Amino acid sequence: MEDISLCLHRCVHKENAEKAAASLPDVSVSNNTAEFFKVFGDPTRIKILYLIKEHELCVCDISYILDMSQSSISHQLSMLKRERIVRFRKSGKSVFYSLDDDHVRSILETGTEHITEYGEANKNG
Amino acid sequence: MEDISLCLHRCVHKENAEKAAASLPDVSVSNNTAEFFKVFGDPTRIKILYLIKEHELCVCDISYILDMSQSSISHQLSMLKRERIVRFRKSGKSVFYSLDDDHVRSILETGTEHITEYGEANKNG
DNA sequence: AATACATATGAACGATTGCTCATATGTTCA
DNA sequence: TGAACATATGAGCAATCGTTCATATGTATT
Repeated sequence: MEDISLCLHRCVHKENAEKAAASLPDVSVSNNTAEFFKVFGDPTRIKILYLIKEHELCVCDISYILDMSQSSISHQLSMLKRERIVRFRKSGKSVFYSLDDDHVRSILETGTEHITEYGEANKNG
Repeated sequence: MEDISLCLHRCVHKENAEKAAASLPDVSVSNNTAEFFKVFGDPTRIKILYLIKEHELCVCDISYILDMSQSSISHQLSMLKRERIVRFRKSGKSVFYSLDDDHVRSILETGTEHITEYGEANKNG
């Protein structure tokens, strides 16, 4: 009734809420973390990551294996590069891409574990 | 010149490409993994995850702390639920949300590590 | 230098996303 | 049962995304 924080005086569980609010990182951290994970959120990019998980591949290799245009793959790789998810090595006309570090490998594997563990049968049911 | 697999006969590095292609999981795994990670790719959802990382919170708590509409938070939570990233417990009128399992906690923490390790100063430069 | 090749990048367009608004569902209390 | 509350959900709209197309950059090879 009195102001916009109506909810504050009602259902909010003060102690938990205050503890949680205090532990919430700076907005820029949340934004950067979300931007980082966003890159994992596309099938094409995930396939690229699976492909280069063990051995480096050049743009053309990836483009061929996934049967997608060179331009599309290159755009996606630049996104992966921007978030430091992949590293690259130039050699002649080719550019070879590989996973950047163990954070990335760990995230990819844990994510895969998570989805294979539950299975997907009962997701839309 | 001869067919669409032009590139095959040129730059593709056969051995690496074949190994990588063979290790590529089924398309449905890639799709599900991407869908799973997509959920981490939004600032609002990341904030929600940080908030409930240690202690459960109800929808109203989250809505209040993040200063966002109840509807918006509820929509986001349903997405987090659909991918089994959060679990919930009903108690009276309230619904309390918490992280689903250690996969989720691990991914969240590893991601945060990754972005804080590199810093973000030189990302757009 | 000229050509061919491998990769990168800007613009544009259809598809998807995240929010708001309106409303439905489900719970508590009188 | 009816009113108040907490949450869920469908529709719609602006913003963002992923691709294609055209073209630029950079590296051998002749």
